[in-house]
Amino acid sequence: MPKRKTTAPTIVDVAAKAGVSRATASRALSGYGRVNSATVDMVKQAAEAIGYRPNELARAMRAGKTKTIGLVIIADFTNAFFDRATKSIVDAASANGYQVLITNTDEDIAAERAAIETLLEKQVDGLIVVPSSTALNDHLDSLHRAGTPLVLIDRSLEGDELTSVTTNDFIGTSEAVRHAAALGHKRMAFLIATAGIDRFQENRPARLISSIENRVDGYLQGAKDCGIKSKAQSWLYCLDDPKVSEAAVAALLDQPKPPTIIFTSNNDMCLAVLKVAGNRQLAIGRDISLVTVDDSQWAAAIVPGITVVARPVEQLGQIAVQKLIDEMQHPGQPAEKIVLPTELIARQSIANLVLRPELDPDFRE
Amino acid sequence: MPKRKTTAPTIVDVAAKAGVSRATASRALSGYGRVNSATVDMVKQAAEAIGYRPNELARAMRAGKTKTIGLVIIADFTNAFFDRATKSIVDAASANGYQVLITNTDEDIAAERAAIETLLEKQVDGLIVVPSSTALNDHLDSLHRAGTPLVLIDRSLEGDELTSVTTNDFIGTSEAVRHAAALGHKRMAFLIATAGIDRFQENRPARLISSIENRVDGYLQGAKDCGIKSKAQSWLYCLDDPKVSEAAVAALLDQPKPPTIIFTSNNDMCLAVLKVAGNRQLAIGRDISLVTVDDSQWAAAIVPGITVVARPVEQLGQIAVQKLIDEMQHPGQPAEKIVLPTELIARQSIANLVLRPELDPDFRE
DNA sequence: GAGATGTGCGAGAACGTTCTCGCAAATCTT
DNA sequence: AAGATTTGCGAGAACGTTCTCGCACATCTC
Repeated sequence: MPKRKTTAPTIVDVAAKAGVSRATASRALSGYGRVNSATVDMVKQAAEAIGYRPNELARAMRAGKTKTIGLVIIADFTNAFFDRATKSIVDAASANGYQVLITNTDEDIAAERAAIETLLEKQVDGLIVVPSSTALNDHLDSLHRAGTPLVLIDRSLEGDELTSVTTNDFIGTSEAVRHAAALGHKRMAFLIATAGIDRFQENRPARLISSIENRVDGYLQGAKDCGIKSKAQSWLYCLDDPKVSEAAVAALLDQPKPPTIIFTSNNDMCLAVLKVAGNRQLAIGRDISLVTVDDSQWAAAIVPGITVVARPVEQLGQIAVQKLIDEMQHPGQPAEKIVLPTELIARQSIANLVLRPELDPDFRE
Repeated sequence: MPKRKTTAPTIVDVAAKAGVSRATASRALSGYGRVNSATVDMVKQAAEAIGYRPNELARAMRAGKTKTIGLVIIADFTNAFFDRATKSIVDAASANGYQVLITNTDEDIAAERAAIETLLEKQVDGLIVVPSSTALNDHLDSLHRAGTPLVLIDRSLEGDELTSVTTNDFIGTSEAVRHAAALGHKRMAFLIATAGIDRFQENRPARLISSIENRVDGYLQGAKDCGIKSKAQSWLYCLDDPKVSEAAVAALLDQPKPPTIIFTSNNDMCLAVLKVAGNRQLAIGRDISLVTVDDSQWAAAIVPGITVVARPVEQLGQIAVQKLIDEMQHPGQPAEKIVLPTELIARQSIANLVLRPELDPDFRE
């Protein structure tokens, strides 16, 4: 009876089978150093015969590289950032021979710190992070100082020397405002998804994450460019929660002079508008107009199609991986803040008040 | 000038700093064996002082466990399976002290094999797999025979002894058909997303993945239960591609006796119906009715809300992780085929032809 | 045909942990 | 107070690789 090995075959088993030393077997399989080509064939056959699978752990231990990158991300579905970014990062990494260890922080800074710590213990070669907070980023800074390859995505951090890949949401939203103004809209509202506040409020929170900040500033700039009077603008910072955001939409619509168009900072807020408008029998693109940041397949398919500021999320993920690999292979690259352009995709969710002035309640006055 | 260490501190650095041996430092930090409590404090302080971070690679090497699970999944966004499943798996794993290595196969069997091979080389403790194909699963079988903990999700495989977690799509779709019949629908069509076919076709492909097979069979069973004449049913197996699926929807609507309701097997197909209906100025829930498998936030928010067969994807992910951890910690568990119930969520996308018979073109005849 | 060069391969160390074993000192027994 | 037990700790092996070094033998050179 042949002895049954319970553990997986190692390179010593291959070496024994082929009748060579550990070192020669390694050379034959990994293709370095000097080996007789006949020996190479023998060893490869032996490896095949016993079902040898190299242990990447041991290899990584020796090499000091795991060929693994860590992804620290916020798993929100509705905005299709998580899934699109994750897929593009996984695919781009895989194409370069890297695997991805993924962790979710749910926008919690303590979870983010813990996740990074765990990933570093697992010896990832580099990190791609969606930072949860604008403040409290000493952990990211010290990571960078320690020389850990690191790329931020979606959000950048102020005044530091970290590489980031983001989208130009400032230009995106200001374009959207100009587009709406060109269609005759004069009273506008902005509904802004905001983490870490109670329900919804008009006051600008002390700290906004960079992407949201850019969207707000872009909106204000656009309104200013178009000469929208400040009394004709309203905005609401709102917790990213279905019930709260629906209440916020209701509050916007219940103003004495309600807006003719609502801008939303993400798809969660957009869906809240759709829902409340539906409940009130208000038709999108006629009774109330709507534009949001982030494209999606449903925004294109429904009637009316939703006009959106589209962000190149796949491209963002690919560039992040490429920059990270650059830094891992040639440490000491200068920090870069890469900003990708957005695209305004006009559909039918914004009423044309120039062609159809009767849709504007002010028209009767 | 103090010598600058360029590499990360290891446990020998801690030991040196604390003036003890490697073994004692390890015991103090990991809390096993006999150590003086005063020594423990000293060692912990030393570790803290030099910023020691344990190398999980070395630990895993020694222990033979990486505390990592591999996820082999198909990254499709629209159906919100990828993101919901991934998040729930990552979170459940994390709660149990496991990290997740993720790979995307894009429904390609060769990519699936390669991904599994890579994950095994990285010494994952177990695998969660969405199998790409019903046939050609020798690699999964041999994995199982080799004792690798393995759980299948979303799709099961026929006649084997692999643990799987799926949803009861047969009951889900048959319920949906009965619901539609109760609302007076007699002419129905089913649009079925199918991998590996050319464009769209009526003939049932030789091999369907289990989830799709269950949906088709559930549809047929429901129609039979309600006495829907087979001449009043139509179905189309369709490649999961926007243009092709829109053409398929057009083909269904252009039949001499078009259906009053279209069932779609996933959200991609559902969006195709929305789009074509929009182009043709057909109002959903009045001119054409619609029901799909898989709920989503937009399906609930738009007007009319889309009636759906909702699947408990988060629960599915959690159970898969739990089963996998069971098997990893106590090998030799019997294989289980867990089937979770679906839920029919009625909204407004199905016209009530009983109350409003004038909406049925047949009414005039 | 003797030194110079080249080829193929094995021995052993190293990566950073954990854990078994054994030894000395301290504490407990009666 | 002398043996028995407990306590604390260090030496060294092991996990599975890769890689440096050196040795023996074959081939070249003039």
